[in-house]
Formats: sequence, C-alpha cells, structure tokens
Amino acid sequence: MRSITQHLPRCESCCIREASFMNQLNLNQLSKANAFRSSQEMFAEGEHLYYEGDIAQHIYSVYKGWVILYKSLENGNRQILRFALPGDLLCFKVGRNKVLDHSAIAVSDTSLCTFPIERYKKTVKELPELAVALSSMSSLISERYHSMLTTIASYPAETKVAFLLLSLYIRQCVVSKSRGEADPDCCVHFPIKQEDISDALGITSIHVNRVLQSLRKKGLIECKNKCLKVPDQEALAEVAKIELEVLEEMMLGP
Amino acid sequence: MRSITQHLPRCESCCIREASFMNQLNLNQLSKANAFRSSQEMFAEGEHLYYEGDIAQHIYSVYKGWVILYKSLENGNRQILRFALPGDLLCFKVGRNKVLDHSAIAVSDTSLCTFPIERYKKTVKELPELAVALSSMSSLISERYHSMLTTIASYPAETKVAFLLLSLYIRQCVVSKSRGEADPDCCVHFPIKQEDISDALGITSIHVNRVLQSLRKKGLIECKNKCLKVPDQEALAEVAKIELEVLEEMMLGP
DNA sequence: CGGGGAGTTGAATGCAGTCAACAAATGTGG
DNA sequence: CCACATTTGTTGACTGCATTCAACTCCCCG
Repeated sequence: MRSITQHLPRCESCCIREASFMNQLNLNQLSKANAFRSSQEMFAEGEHLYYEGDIAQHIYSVYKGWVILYKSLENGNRQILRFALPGDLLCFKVGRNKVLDHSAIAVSDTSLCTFPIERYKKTVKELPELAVALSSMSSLISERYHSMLTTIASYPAETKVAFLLLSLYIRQCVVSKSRGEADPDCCVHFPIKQEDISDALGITSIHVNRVLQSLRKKGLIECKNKCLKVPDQEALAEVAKIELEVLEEMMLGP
Repeated sequence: MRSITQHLPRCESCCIREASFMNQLNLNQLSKANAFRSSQEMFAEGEHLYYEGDIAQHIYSVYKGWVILYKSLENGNRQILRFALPGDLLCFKVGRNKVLDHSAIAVSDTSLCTFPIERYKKTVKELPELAVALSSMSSLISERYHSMLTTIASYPAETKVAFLLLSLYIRQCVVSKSRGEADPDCCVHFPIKQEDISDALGITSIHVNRVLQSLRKKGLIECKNKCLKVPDQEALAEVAKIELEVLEEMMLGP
C-alpha cells in the first residue's frame, strides 16, 4: 500500500464525484468536505485493504479499481458481500463497536480516498449535509443488499448470474463514461473471475461456467480477457428478473 | 393506524432505549432528541406501515411488536428482507431519492416512534451525536444483512433455519428482559409462521416444516402457540454455523 | 358445527453439487 | 523465445437436497 497525504487532488474536480457520496454537495460544501479527507491510498491487485476483525479507522471512498468485500467461511470458502467500484463507500462504521465483520481485497489496482472516522462528528457539526450524503449512500448500499438478497434467495442460477453481471456492467459503464474512456456500448473493463461470481452468488464455479455458456449461446453476453459486453440490456434484465430502469436507478449512484 | 402527537412518553425513560439507536446518547442529548420525534403510531396485526413505491417521510423506530420488511416478486411471492423488532430502525432514507424499495407489514400489534426526515439535517447540526447514532444503527443493520446473505447463499436449509431462529430468539430475549417480562430462558414471544420463515430464507414452507421437525427431534428447539424456546443456544449456534458470541454482539444492539 | 388457514406427510421430479479429468490461458525462469 | 508450472476455464457422469403436487390433519374462530 502506498499513501499520499500532501497535495491531494481537490474533490471539486474529481471526475467520479457524481457516483460518490459527495454528489449532492455544492461547491461551497465540497471545499469544506476536502478537510474531512486525510489521504489517498493505493493498493495493488490482490492486496488486502483490511481484514475481518480489524478496527475501522477510516471511511473509504473508491476512486479507482474494483474491491471485493467478503466474509470467510469455516469450510475455507468465502462469501462475497458486494463489489465496490469507483464511487462506492467502504468501511463506514461509526459508533461504539468498530470491529469489522468482513475483509476487503483489491481485485484490480485500486486508489481510495480516506476519511478518518474520528473527524466525522466534528465535520458533521460544520457540514450537516455530510451526514445526509453519507446516510444517503448507506441507504443505497442497503437497497443493493435488498435486491441481491432477493435474487440469491428466490431465483435460479441463471437469474442470479444475469443479475450480478448486469448490475456490475451498468455501474462500470458509468465509471468508464465519467472517465471519458472507450465507448461503453462496447466492452467494459470487467476484472472478475468465474470463481468470484460463484463466491458472490453461493453457487459452484462449475455451475457458473455452464450458466455463462448458456448466456453466451443466447447472445445475451460476450466476454473475453477481462471485458464484458451486453448487446441488449433489456433482454438481460428480463433474465435477471428486474426492470432495467429500477436497476439503473439503483446502480447510478445516490 | 392510530397516531399520538401529544404527551408522548419521554425518550429518557424508554424501556427499550438500550436496544435502539438512542442507546449512545446521554441525558442531555436525549432531551434534545425528544424534539426530533413527531409522533407515535400504532398499527394492528396485518396492517401495512408502508408500501414499495411510497415516498419516505418518517424514520421509524420500533417500540413494540414485530414488523416484516419485504419485496414483492413477480410470481406473487415475497422475499422477506428482515424482521424489525423493538429497538430496530426502519425507513431511514434521506437524500435525493426517497422512493421506498420495499413494503413493511406489522406481524403483531405494533407501536412506532416517528421522526420526520425533513428535521434530520437541522437536528444533526445541533446534535451531531444523532448522525453517529443513526449511522451506527445502519452499520449494524448492514452487518445483519452480511450474515443473512452469507447464510442464505452458502449453507443448507437446516443451517438457514437455525440461524434465523437463533437470531430472532436472541433479540426477542433482550426485548422480553428489558420489558421485565417472563423468564427469557423459557419460551419467548415468537409471532411468525412457517411461511414467514420460508419467505425469509427462500426455501419452501414444506421444507421449512421438515427442517423444524428435525430440529425439534434433536431437542434444539421447542415451539408452540407463538412461542419459542431454545434449551441450548450453543448447540443451535453450532448448527447455525456461527459463534454464539458473535451473533449476540450483532443482535444486542448498536 | 363448519370453514379456512396453518401445519404435516409421501412420492416423484429436477436443479445444482460433487468428483474427476482435461483444455486453455497466464505467468515465470532459464 | 521457449519450456514448464500454475491458475482458470470446460466437459461428463453421478448423486442428493430441495421442490412440486396432492392429500390430509389439526386447530382456531365465527
């Protein structure tokens, strides 16, 4: 992990701010919000951000890269709780008990903005909009848990895979677009393995493989070397058992 | 629904405050917090608190009764997202988009304390501890989602049922105790049906039935007329694939 | 006493898991 | 640049947990 504490880029000119918890703040509020941040941290692919049992000290906002949040199971497996993409909030745990219940690992090279938790109460007094902004992001993440829980509990494997792929695809499209990167209608960066999908959905990677092949044969997805293309989002949404508009609303940011 | 706006009981003397988001506030802060609340609302068994698609206007803190939060599925089924017991927080959705993604229904006769969302920002300025308190409760609820997601995605039906029953049992024990009700080592109030368990876990009620019988035969649970008894919590925790201490920490409150 | 909801039981079906072997892609050192 | 090792992805056969459907019982409540 490398860390920068000096000459941080200003939040006002952050290209993924729209997707982050800062998206509701105006310029005046953003300049106050800058003081809340303490550093930027860089993690290499495969490096851990923190481990289950650690004490939360910083709130993280993802600036670059994909992060996996997971819990370790007794049988050696892991359950992925969610994927954090640029704009996402991690480790927002204030209050009495700050022991983290999950680990976080960088799937691709990752940059994070860090905000010390101990500054939270003080900053909120001066900038109550920050409490609204962070709570708003928390609600969004809760709603994502709601739909993930629903999908995992109630639907067959094909629906689960379609839902996960489409969710991540939509979010990565937004990220690519706000970075001015390649045409999002084309392939987008998609750095996860079949095993990650299986760990997220609670099905075996062998079964994920079969489902992916089936989705490819139906022309619903195309994927190769860490890229994903969804030619017809409406069609995939149908398989995912969710209305595309609803999913977009939930994935676009707070 | 009946509503009271006058002569509300003070938060300072609330018997389930320890289990609620107010548990970190001192007496001075609590007197300020009183002004945040607007009313108490009563819902009869089977009555809806709100529906998917409604606009969130109040934050709710459960004072009495059990509430089910659920999403409706296209096939007419529902997915239960969580059970809200006394002390639990509902409908905490601030920020831009206030459209609710789920419905809530009272399982038993229910009383709620309501806090208008539009007062949130103002109250936080005067009482920054409130932002910490509500965020703390939100983190706790997120962690419950984490363990529920893990259980549902990764474990067989027996583990799922054991986990749900034990979680709710532990929470209801705390509630009974703080109300000074009957010996919690004995049966506790447990107002849900087998179908509720099946809707929460994503398995059929027929299978829930078979699992419950198996758990009863093993002497791990006893249940009749809306009461549950767990003679050996450690034993049930083993089946639930979770350490009892961890589960207790998560269920006891923020 | 009768009706309806909740719970119980059995038999047949099917989706996803398991195990084992192999193929392809990726990375590493000589 | 090639040889090798390791990881990731693919395929097939068999097994098993959970679903489905149908019938039935129990119990509460009017």
